[in-house]
Amino acid sequence: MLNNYSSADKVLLAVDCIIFGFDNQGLKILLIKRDFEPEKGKWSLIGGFLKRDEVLDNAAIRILNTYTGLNDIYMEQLYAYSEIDRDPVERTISVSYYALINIENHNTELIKNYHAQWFSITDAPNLIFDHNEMVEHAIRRLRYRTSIKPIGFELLPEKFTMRQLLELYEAILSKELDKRNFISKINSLEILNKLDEKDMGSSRKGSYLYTFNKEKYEEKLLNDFVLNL
Amino acid sequence: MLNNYSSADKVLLAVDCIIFGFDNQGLKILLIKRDFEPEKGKWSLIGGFLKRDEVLDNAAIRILNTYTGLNDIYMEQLYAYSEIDRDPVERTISVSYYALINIENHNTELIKNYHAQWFSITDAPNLIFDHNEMVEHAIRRLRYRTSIKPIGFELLPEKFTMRQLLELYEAILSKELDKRNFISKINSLEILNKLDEKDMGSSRKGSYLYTFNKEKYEEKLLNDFVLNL
DNA sequence: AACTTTAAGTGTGAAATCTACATTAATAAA
DNA sequence: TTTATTAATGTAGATTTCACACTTAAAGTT
Repeated sequence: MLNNYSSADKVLLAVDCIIFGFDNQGLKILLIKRDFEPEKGKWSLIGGFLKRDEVLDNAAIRILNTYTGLNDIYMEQLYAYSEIDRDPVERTISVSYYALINIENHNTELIKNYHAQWFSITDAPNLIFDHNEMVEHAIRRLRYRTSIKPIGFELLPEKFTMRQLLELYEAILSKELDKRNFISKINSLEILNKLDEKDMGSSRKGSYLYTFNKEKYEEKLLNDFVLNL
Repeated sequence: MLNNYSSADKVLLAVDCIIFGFDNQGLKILLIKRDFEPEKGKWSLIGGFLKRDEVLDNAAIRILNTYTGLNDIYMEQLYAYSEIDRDPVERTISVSYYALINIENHNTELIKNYHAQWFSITDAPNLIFDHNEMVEHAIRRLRYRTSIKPIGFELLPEKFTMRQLLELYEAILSKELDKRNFISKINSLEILNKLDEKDMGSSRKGSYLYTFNKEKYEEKLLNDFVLNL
């Protein structure tokens, strides 16, 4: 009954984080090799337990910070997983979050200490519990998000080229995009600043660098835009 | 730490259901007048606690069934709410689900016994805790869902007219739709069966009745369709 | 200095989709 | 038979999407 605040059925609440990063090899996720039982030695998402005096969002932020040293990161709650035996030790419900980080920024010392490692989403190892399902779910959500928010920018460095942006979207959507159409669609959003600076790393000619214009982006969001790539 | 399966931080896990129904007055939600503390006498979503040996989806199904007598209903998990004091009695995390039901089908005896009542979404009373937020969230999700799945059919009787379908979508999206464009878009999906039967209730001429063609719909879903209304 | 190489940057026309819009048709009631 | 009511139906113009290829800039090579 509803009015029965019985403690008989209290459960442990975990938070698991799907941490996406992007570099010139493609879209990646950060995984950890567990050094404790159960499933010691197997790969897993990074996660932890919700504390009594903590909100889920903050648990996710804390966990991300513990393993990467990062703060102020885009995170979004995904789904609550509750299969009875999903964790063999004890009944645990897990709420998943996904994060998008600039892969260059994280604290490499930290992730080494925790035996964490980046894997391409196309050849990540098998994960413990229901973590594979969580990752698939997160990729679907990420794909959808790209069409209503330009969240891709979270995954790129401060200054980036059109090519990098294109390749990021190709990695997220796992399909090829037409370069010219992509650029004109992005430009029509008017949320980028074109810098005078060029990145000379990738070609003789050099390609212009862009930054993301947060103010214009916020304006756009009010008229809920859609980006069809 | 991750490897610490401590029971110190176990919490109560609630499930709250946003139950949508539709009739010729528009889109409605089912609310209950609480007859227990806290917040006795105030309006609330229907809900309950997750049991130790129960999956969240089943808890939602059980709760829906308790209050409406219905089974086999479309339900979808929405979000986990975890503000520290969202429930003043005890730390409780709530996972919300929304359900779409045919308003004619539910057990009216049951909802009377529970002091439950249908309210138009446009003039529902203020709700306890964070339930208002849950409802808003559910409406946003429902709007989005209509664009990628024709879930509106769950809210209509077995046989329905084009006008009913149109008005349902107008209620969900809370905007007027052009009748001719709507009908041709729906027809282009090819997921309806036009019956020979007419509904003579609403006009002299009578309007054809339709049923939803599940098989064709399943086919369509494979090529992930989008419906822009 | 000329030539080669590499990726960057740029525009158009055809096809598909979306939008706005008004008249005729069927039937019951008077 | 006339009237009243809602159902049913099509089109043309505007907009958006899509497919597609050549020129440009600059560094490297001879």
